[in-house]
Order: sequence, then structure tokens, then C-alpha cells
Amino acid sequence: MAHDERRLQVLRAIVQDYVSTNDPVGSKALAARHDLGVSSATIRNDMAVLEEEGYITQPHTSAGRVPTDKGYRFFVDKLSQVKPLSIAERRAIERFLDGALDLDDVLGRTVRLLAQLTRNVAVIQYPTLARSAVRHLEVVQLAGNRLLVVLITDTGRVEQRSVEVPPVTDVPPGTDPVADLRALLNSAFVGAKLVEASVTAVELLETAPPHLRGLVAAVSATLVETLVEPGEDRLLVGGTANLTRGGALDFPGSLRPLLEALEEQVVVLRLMGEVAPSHVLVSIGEENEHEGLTGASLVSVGYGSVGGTGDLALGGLGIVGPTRMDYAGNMAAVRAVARYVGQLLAES
Amino acid sequence: MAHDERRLQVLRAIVQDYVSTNDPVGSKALAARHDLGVSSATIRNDMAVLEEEGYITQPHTSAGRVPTDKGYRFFVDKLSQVKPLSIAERRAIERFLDGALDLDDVLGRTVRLLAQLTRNVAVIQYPTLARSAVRHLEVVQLAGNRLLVVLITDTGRVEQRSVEVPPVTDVPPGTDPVADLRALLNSAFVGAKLVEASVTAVELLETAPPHLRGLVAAVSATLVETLVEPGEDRLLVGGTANLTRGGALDFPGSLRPLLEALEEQVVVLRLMGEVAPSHVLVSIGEENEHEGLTGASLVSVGYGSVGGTGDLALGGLGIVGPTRMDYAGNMAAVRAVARYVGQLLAES
DNA sequence: GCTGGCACTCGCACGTCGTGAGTGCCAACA
DNA sequence: TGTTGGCACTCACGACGTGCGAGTGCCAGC
Repeated sequence: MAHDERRLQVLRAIVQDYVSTNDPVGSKALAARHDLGVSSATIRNDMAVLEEEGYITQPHTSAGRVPTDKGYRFFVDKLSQVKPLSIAERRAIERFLDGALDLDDVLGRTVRLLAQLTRNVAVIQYPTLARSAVRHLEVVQLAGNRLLVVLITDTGRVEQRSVEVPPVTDVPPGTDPVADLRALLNSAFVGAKLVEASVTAVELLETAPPHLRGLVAAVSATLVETLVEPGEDRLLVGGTANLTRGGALDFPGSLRPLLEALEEQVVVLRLMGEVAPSHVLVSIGEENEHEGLTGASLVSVGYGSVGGTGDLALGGLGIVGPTRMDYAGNMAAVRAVARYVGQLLAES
Repeated sequence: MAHDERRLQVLRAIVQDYVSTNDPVGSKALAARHDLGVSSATIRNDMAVLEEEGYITQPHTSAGRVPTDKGYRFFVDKLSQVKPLSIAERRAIERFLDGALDLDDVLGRTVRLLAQLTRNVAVIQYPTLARSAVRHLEVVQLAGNRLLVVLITDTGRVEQRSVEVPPVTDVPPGTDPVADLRALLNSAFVGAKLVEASVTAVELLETAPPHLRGLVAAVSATLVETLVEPGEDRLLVGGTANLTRGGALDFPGSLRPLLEALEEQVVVLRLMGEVAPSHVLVSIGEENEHEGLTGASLVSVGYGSVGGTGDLALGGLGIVGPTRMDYAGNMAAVRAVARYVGQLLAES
């Protein structure tokens, strides 16, 4: 029907106008700013229907209309057109990210870049341990019966854990248990995916020389814990200052809960969940379960790719902002940055 | 003079009342809440003098008085009495920090603890590299001619750097340059303070076998850069949600500049500068040079101690909050936490 | 099914005004 | 000389009233 078609255009126009002006948009203004070919009266009728269907709402009688979460959702799914990045933006991405050396550096630059590009809070997850492989393991003796185990993954991530180990007995003369342990661990784990580590650990324990078994058991246990627990994934957050853009308008319930949610990284990590590099995930307002985020939207996507299918990501990155955001632009920015980061990491 | 004495008590009372109520305090309320033994009229006279001297000011005619930065400064220097922590607070510190294993864990817990205890933003600096000694160096071959160098310090801090190295020529048969490099670096650097590293590096370069000199030079250069540059010090920030406590009252110019300053860690790091474990440093409002912090105060102190004199700290920790804060309480909390963290780190 | 017209609603900005906390000054007192 | 009660004055703030105007819903006509 021609009706439906136009109604959707009205919805699109409302979203666009509201996002750019931050004022509830009325039928008259809409007719003036977009040539929809109909009068404001007709638009009013359409708006009434849209409101009845729950896509828009009015803050108070005789104010303009504002999109609801459902309205944004529809806009994102059906109405928004891919918005190619400007050349300046593409350039900014390259200029910003080229020259990064370490993983830390790459992620740090990325988060700043995304925050600047989208003028929102940017988040990036460290490459998830579960999908990484072991490049090297280092064991250093600490005071007492504690060992420091340093894990270096093929993505360049470095994690350390302090491990309490049982005392070693029956050491064959002329050998160094720590050095032996190091050699043993490396020969067993290097090159293995971390998901397989628990299996490897069991095998290793059986074949290890008796006097090292205590050490191997303790260290393996820590390694396995470290990666089974998804809470161990780390998140980098940047651009929180952007939350204050637009005064207190954007986040009515004050931004305290939002800041809390961002500090409790788990919340955001769970939301980003299983993002794939191929598909930008948008989570709008009330769709977010955590209460601190119910007034915000998250746009995220996976970066890097693991395995042949390319549908597993090394980690996720994205932005957090008011529901009233430029979804099309932000989706494009997030996707472009993720792609570039993926390339960068693949090179090293 | 008895005069002066009483005037100072008036100033103290004003600071205390204002901090707890967040309302400009008038002569009458002051006379009612504190028994200063004089009437409100007399207090008015004292207030006039205090205002003339710049310790207090009135937001507008016929409102109460509010302390100026100078007033807070005087209060902190001369008037505040040490406020011992409650038993509950001491307990909280122990409960919160005991059971931490890694350095990361200790610092993470500390920052959360401080934020919770003082209800402000907490910051903690990683143990500064310059004052740490090398416990171990690890070298891992990356793709191409890149090496990953991992530095483990005696404070448990782990830092990695990716180093571009020149191709190695004239490798004697049967030797592994990377393994040789690792052995060489460890025998030279382990146990050495990082401040002396540049000297050590020069010596090492002279004695190294010719075919390894390129590698040694590149890696040493990176190591030296890493620690000479104080900007490499890292900062952990927590409790930013506390900035929103008290609505927009506390930070009139909105908290955007403050959030920016906190993200630009350098700013805070420079402010904490050379904190000693023995002395709590308070930096109030306009005393802070960085413009984002001119509406805030920083209370910081060093933790851990290096060398016999005990006046060099491993790093600093502290809190950032509105100038209108409970200085006495916060100074006590910061000092107590720092002392405890110092103990924790000394044990390991 | 679209349009212009019209009556109606109601949040917001603005001006007025009373209130009260707080001040400065002064004369009297110790 | 320092303290006190008294008094006139100031002025931010909140309550109240009001006009404006954007926006709406509805209806008759095309």
C-alpha cells in the first residue's frame, strides 16, 4: 500500500529530525523540512497511527512526537540506509591507527579513535583468551612458594597470574624444577588453542615426571580457570566525557548508573556477547537488561576473525550512547574501525 | 590574641558546616550549631574580616558564606585534626584487600576500596618503573623481524613492548639468536634497578657477541625509552560514578573537563608527582594547573617505600573530588589504605 | 483518501511579588 | 576595646498568574 510506505517515511523522518535537533518533532515542521508530498494534516493522521502502534510517543499532550525504543528498533532494522564514511573519516582511521605497535597500543588508539569519531563512549574488548592460542609461557619464581605465570597469546595479549604451589620434594640432583616446569609447559601448550587447554593439561599431568606433578597441577588449574571464566575478558573504555554532551538531556536518570555499568565491565561484556565480525549488533534502550543501560544504546561488532568461516571474532568493539543517536553513522563507523583493526591484528 | 583564635574557629566551623550541608552558612546558623560563646553579631564581624582576608566569600549578597580555595587550604594546613578511621573502616580495608594475589588484583581492589570508602573518584598509579628492579626478561619471536619483550619487575608489574629489530647475520651454526639474546639480557639486567638500565645497556652492548649487537641495541633502546619517559606510568581510575553525587552542584562547569582530565592520565600523574609515603599531599581547586581540575581537589600519598630512607614511594594513590570535601576524613582514608597496600606489596 | 480550517490543550517562558535568611551598621554596654 | 541587641536593607528563591504558540484531533469539503 502507498499508505504504509509513506507512514514509514514519516517514521524515518521523525527519527532523523529528532536525532539531529533533540526536539520533539511536530507534523508541521516535518512537512516543511521533508517534502513528503502531503500536507501536515495527513502527516498528523499517520502519526496517530504510528503512535497507536507504539513507534512514537509524545512527551506530553500537544508536544511533538518522539521515537520509542520500538521506533528506533524498526528504524535500525528496516529504514536506515548504510551511510558510507567520508574520505576524511577513512583517513582519520588510517592516520590514527597506523604506527601502533603493541596490542595495548592498538586497542588504546582504537578506543580513542572510536570515541572521537562517533562522539560517544567507546568500548573494546581484549582479544578473548578462549579463542587465542598460546605463543609462549613464562614461569618466574616469586617469594615463598609462589610462581608468577605469564601467558603470551598469538594475538599479542599478555596475562600474568600468581600461583600458589605446593613445595617440591624429591628433586633429582642437578635439575632446576622451575626451568623444567617452564620447558614442560611450553612444549605442551605452545601452539594450542586455549579452549583445548584443559584437555592438554590432563595429558600433561599424566606424563609429567613425578616430582613436578604438584607444580604442573597448580599451574594448569590456574590456566584453565583463567580462560574458562569469561569474566576474565577485559574491556577498555574511553570517551566517557562524551556522556555529558547535550547536558542532562540525554540521560534523564542522571548518568550515574551508566558510569557504574561501564565500570562493571561484565555488564557490557555480556551484552556484546557473541558478536560476529560480519554483523553489527544494535541493542536499544529497554532491550538492555541491565538497568543502568536501559536509557542507552549499544552498537557493537566483532573484530578480527578466527578460523576459516570468519564468523568467530577475536573480540568485540563498539560504542555506548543515548538511544537518540545517529545509528546509521555509528554503525558505519564501528564496522569500518573493526575491519581496520582486524587487518592490523592479522598482520602481526 | 583571643580574637584570632576565635576567628579561626569560625573558619573551621564554616568549612565543616558547608562540607556537610552543602549550603552557604550564615552567622545565625553558626551560632546555633556550634557554641562559640559569642553572639551571631560578633560572628558577623569575624566573617567580615575573614572575607576581607579572602578565606570565605558569599555567592551573592545576603546569602551565607562559603569557603574559598584559600580557606580550604588554611583549613587543611592548620585547622583539620586527624580523624582516626572507625573500626568498621579498618576492617573494611582488611577484608577488601586480603586475598589479593597479583599486582593487578591488589591495585584493582584498592581503587574500588578507596572509591567506596571516600565516595569519590579513586586513582592509583602502577608502581613506577623507574624505581623497580628487573626480576626477569622474556623475549619472544613475533612475525617478521619483530620481537616481543616482556619485562617483569620485582613489584610484580609486567610490561610488554614490541620491538622492531634488524635482521641477524653471521649466526654461528648451532645457536639460536633469540635464546642467546634472552640469556644475555637476563644475566645483564636481572636484579638491576631500572634507573641504572641505560648504563647497563651500554656495558652490555660492548661485551655482546658481534652477531647479537643489533638485537641488543634495539631491545635496550626500547627498554631505556620505556622507563625514562615518565608518561609510561599507568594509572588506574575507579568510582567515576561518584562524580555525579550531589547532582550538578559540585562541579558547576559540568564534569566534562574532569572526565577528560581523568582519561588523560598524564594530568593526574603529573599532579601526584613525587608523592612520599610519609606525607599526604592535598591540592585544592585553582592550585591545580590543569583547567579540568580547577574545580576539584586531589588528596594523594605515596605507597610502598623504596630504599632505607623510606621517602621514595613505589607509586601514588589518592582521590579526586569536589573542593567541598571532607578533607580530614579523606586524608585519613588515603593514608590508611596506602599504608596497607605498602605492607601487602612488601610481603610478596 | 487528502486537505484546509478550527477549536482546544498545555508546557514553557516570563513577569510579579511576598518571604525570609542573611547582612552591615550603629548605639549601648561591659 | 570588644561584644551585643536591634534595625533597616538586600536579594535569591519559590509561588503564582498569564500570554504565547506549537501541536493536536476532528470535521467538512474536495
